[in-house]
Amino acid sequence: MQTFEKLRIDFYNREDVVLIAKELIGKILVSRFDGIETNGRIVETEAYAGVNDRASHAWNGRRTARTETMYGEGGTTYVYLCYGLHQMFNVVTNQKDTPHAILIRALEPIIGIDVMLQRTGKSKVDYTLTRGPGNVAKALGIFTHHSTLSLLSDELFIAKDDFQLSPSDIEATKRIGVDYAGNDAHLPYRFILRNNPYVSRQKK
DNA sequence: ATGAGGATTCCA
DNA sequence: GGAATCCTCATC
Repeated sequence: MQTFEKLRIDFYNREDVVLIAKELIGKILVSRFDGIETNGRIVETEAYAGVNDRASHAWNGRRTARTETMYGEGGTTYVYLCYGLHQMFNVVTNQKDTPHAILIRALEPIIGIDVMLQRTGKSKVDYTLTRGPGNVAKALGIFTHHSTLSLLSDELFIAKDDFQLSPSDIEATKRIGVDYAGNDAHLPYRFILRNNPYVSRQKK
């Protein structure tokens, strides 16, 4: 019998955001806005490790209206606008006052592909449908007004199923687009499902 | 009040 | 390689 189980608060509340980012590979991200379900398997994530991580919006304790949700409880969302047009969907982890977050960078779409096509304005299904963080949010209908939402809700959550993967199926690399972060730009905080065609390409 | 820049994407 | 596009945040 196929299992499909929503992840609970104790998955998100843990201290090691890098481990959680790794464990999110293979899980299923589900949105059910207005009763319309879309979902996909997570194949690429990036950990942002809070106040000591130069690449994080919370680096050095930076705390603003936009990033406030990262300082809240784990198991919530942080969604922000990038370049004025792309919604970036993040999972907030750890406890209150520890601003850890994980950017979901790519999915392998499973349910609701026709809806994803409508939302993204694409005319045909290809690997770019849910490749890259901007496309992930667009395909699942996630916008900045969904920031601070609980991932224990029925509208937006992450689930595990029977999907099996071995440790060697997951590869760690440096994060994308964080060259401004000095030495922290080289940290192996990006995780991908090896050889999955939906994974975005590492820039050189 | 102002302006620089961004955890990106798409097209030429 | 370059534009799109606009909010956020540090600084003035």
